Amino acid sequence: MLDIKLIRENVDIVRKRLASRNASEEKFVDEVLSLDDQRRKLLAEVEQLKATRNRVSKEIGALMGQKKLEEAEAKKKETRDMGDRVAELDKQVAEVELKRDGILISLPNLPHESVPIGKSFEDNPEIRVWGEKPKFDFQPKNHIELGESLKMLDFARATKLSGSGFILYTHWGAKLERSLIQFLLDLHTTDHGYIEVAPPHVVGPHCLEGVGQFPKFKDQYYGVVEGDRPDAMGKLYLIPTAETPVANIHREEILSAQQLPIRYCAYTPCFRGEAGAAGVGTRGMIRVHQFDKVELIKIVKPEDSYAELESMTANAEKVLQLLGLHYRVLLLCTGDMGFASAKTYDIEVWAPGQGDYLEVSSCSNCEDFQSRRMNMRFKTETGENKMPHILNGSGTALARLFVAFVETYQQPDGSIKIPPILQPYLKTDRISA
RNA sequence: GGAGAGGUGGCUGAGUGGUCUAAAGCGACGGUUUGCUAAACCGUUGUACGAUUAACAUCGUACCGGGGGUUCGAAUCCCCCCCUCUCCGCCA
Repeated sequence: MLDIKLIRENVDIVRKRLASRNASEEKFVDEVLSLDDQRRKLLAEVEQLKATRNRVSKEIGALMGQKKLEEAEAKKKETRDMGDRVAELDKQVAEVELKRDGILISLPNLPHESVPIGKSFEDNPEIRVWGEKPKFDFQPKNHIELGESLKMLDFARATKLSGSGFILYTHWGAKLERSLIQFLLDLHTTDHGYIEVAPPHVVGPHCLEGVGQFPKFKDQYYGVVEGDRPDAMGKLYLIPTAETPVANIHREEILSAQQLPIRYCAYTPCFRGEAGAAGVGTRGMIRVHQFDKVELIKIVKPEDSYAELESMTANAEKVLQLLGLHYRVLLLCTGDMGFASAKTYDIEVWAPGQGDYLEVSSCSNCEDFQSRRMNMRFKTETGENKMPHILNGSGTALARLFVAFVETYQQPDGSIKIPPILQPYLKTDRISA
């Protein structure tokens, strides 16, 4: 959520930056300002009225104490209809406030000034490339062929269980998935200094609103209903990412400056409705309704957040470097960024069987956009309450990492070679039929 | 799921319609004293919104789990919801 004071004081900048997002939200800025103006006028009026009422009520109390009942009655009459007027104005304030905040909460974050202006993914500059595309002296298979021939993935039976868009890992497939998860958690907790947390996989709507997934993208998420009770709809949702519960851990808290930075790392499954994406390129495990992910979350002081974004991105890249997978890093342009983000790097890993790069990580600095929605603050050394900056990054998404991994390490005989770094987890150097 | 008890400031805890719109204690911070520490004493000690102001600041309003109601006036009375604890039932 944007700071209403920022909008009041820098209308032109806000309007211009919103416009650069290619989402035409800037037209709501004037409406917000007009509602905000109304609210302040009403507030001034009702508060003055309340001040008078409080004063007279106190006088009545004093008179009652002195047993001057007639004088007290007279004063009561005087203020009797003041209550109605106060109630009326209170109602108006609440209505205007609701409208104002309804718009505010639907406005995306402002892009950071270092973010290039652009319309779509085609305008995202490539920041750096690591490694190179592996060469094969045979026709490389894709992960679907490999997964089925090595009995690591069973797409037909997954569909039988849950419909399209779900994965059934079997035998070495399940072990590889689990090994990758554990490798990632060990790396980030041991080498990169993150604290591991294991959050609920189901959260209330306030958590989705806190990170900016609600109210704009409601149809993307799975709701959970307890038993056969449609009336319970809207109370709980399956998490689309660990960011949702983990970023909300300290919501409505005032942290101390000494606690920052907080760096959390969490493995969870992620559930996504992917409404509107069905039917296009959905075969395999590149776009699915459920996938595993190890997520990184940071809560930091504002002055540190851009340095922390760089190190978080480096932490995610380290995963691919250690696994020996070729990747590139893109800086998302203004038109391609997520709702809550002020600056985002995407990391795309090369998948030989696809002949394409796959997004396995997205590292974003949301600045104070989320902390304001969550009312998360920290007390500075000078005793002032400020909103911390919140960052999130995949470290990394698993299903696509799995794809790139098996496609990169496939051998001419159809087996998969396991690089030394994963061997202690998988307890083998090769997966074969 | 059933029954009961609760939810008050950083913490403990008093407060069942008005007289400072939260007593007292603890903790924390500042000061006095002190060779240093401790003790003692004195003082300070929340959050948000708004108005005035160049600013320091001053004033106002709201907040006692959340929301609604009664009243001139609600932490206090009434209604709904949420959460915690104890016991019972069910259960991985």
